Amino acid sequence: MKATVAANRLLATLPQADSRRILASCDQVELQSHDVLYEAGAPLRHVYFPTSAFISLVTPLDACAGLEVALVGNEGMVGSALLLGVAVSPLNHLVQGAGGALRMDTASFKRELLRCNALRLRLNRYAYVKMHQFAQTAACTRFHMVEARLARWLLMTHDRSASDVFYATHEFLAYMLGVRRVGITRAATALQRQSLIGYSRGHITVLDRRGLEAKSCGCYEAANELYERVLG
Amino acid sequence: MKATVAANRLLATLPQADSRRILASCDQVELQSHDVLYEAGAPLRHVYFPTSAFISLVTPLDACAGLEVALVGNEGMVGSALLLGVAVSPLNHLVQGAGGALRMDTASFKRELLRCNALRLRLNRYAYVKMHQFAQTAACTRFHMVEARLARWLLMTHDRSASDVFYATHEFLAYMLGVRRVGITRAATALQRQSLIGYSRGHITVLDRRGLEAKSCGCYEAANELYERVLG
DNA sequence: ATGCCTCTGTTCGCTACCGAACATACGCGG
DNA sequence: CCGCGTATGTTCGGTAGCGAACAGAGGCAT
Repeated sequence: MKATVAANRLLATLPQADSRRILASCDQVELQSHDVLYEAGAPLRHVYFPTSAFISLVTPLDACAGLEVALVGNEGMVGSALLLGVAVSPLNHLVQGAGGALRMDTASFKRELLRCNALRLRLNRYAYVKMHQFAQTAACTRFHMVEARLARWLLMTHDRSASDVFYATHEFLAYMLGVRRVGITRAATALQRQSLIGYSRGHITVLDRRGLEAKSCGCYEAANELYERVLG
Repeated sequence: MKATVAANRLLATLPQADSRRILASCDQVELQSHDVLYEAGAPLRHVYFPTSAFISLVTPLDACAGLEVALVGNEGMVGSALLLGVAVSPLNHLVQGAGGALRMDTASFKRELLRCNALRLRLNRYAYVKMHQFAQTAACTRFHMVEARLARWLLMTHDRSASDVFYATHEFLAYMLGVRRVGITRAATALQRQSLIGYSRGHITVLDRRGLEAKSCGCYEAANELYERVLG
């Protein structure tokens, strides 16, 4: 199966001449779960436009703890620091869901930014959305209960995942949400008891999206609305 | 006293021809404490380059709660959403410290962005810094104790304030940090007992910066370092 | 089948912070 | 200098989540 730019929502709406040229300067790559795309502080060599993969952005803290501040799938891109003129990101970029992505080297990316207004405008707007996702995440993390935040995470992942089943252990989820594993176990058990999800040994199945939406905090919907308003 | 562009660190380093022209298209305004520059969701009519004023960016949540995600003084600007092509900000912008700012209407701002590469590059980098301040704040808010976060807030405010004394009640600080007033009272009392600060009825005095730095979490230093690395 | 490793479930005591309520104390305007 | 409003200090019981430790339980390799 040959991916096209249409598989990434940021690229899908570009004028055809542009999108063809951009696609030509991209490599199509397969990302594996738990690949680290960028280590925080390391130089960015490529940008990625996920098509079916999705990637967690994790802000490091105190050498061991960390917190996921955004999840990027085919609605976004990874490496927007370059757009703002800095070739380093202070976030860890961790492949969450295996799948395809379009990869472009930084030189080509810079060239396209100069050449293609439509691309630049659209990516700027995406940077805006991501920026405010970060802010929203800060407040959500502060005020909302683990169960609601877990529901939100599951929904976000479900949106970016091809299927109703995906892989994530409690340990991993705990790291993403910045809580203990036990906290996740409790919350997940509660969601399972209500038949909203099923899981076994890391294989999570979304059984009832509506139910999850009801359990999730408003941040899920708010983030989607912001995206749609700005980029939809 | 006539303000010059040099009073704002983003504008200070521009080529002289540019800075003169930019200054000419700015109004010099005095901002009062507790002025609301933008309500979340309202259209942005101006951007502001604080010279001596400073401004809190507060992300709203659930209609009543909120959380400060950044503090902007003469090292920054307010209204960077426009830079990214969106004329609305989802954050509340609240004047924290009274003082001067250079105000530019959105049309002039857009014109200058197109005209002046140096400005655009510099503001892009500033947007990058702010973006990652948001991410950092998310993690800090999640993991660090109230006392450390209060120390950090005091240091950030001190940096942006002309004097060692500034005004903020416990109630207000509680809102900014997303905790109860009692939590602030406890933390502030502790800091005062150690002679790091003094205060009475909202008038906070920084007595021992070094001591505060020691009490504060690493996020204070990390944020400053990021700024210096990218814009210094 | 056996054994091992990973993932999940549960328990314990503990801490930081919550929500509410009430007590004091400073300082300004009359 | 009196009174009132606002700011600060303290207390109470309650809860979400922490750190650590341990007990089952599914799946994979031999």
